[in-house]
Amino acid sequence: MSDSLDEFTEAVLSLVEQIPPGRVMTYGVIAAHLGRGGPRGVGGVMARAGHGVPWWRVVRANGTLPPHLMIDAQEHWHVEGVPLVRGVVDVDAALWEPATTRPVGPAPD
DNA sequence: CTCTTGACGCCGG
DNA sequence: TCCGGCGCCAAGA
Repeated sequence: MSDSLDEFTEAVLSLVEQIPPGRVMTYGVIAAHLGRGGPRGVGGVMARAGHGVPWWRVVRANGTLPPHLMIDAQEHWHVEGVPLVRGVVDVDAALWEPATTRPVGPAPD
């Protein structure tokens, strides 16, 4: 494919695509798992190439998003059944982490 | 190479 | 609760 994307961009988008419906990840958590970039770096990638990924599953640490995105995001959240609190994502409950070396074990969910 | 901006996060007042 | 400041990293001018 158009491998015009940098490794950092690939890592971010790849991780975002792995987020299951009904769950979300924060910029900080994603950056922490990547081990680099930082929350600002992740946000930059999303704004630049986050069009082909479930961007609505990526929210701020407070479970909110910019106004213009909140509109569409709320639709997806409602459809996917994301735990909401007062209209915003309940990060404390919806936060999801990528399954690491876990062929079998206590489902964190 | 420097400065500014941004889909961020945390802390203090 | 709202507002400002600082740190963080990446991209554009």
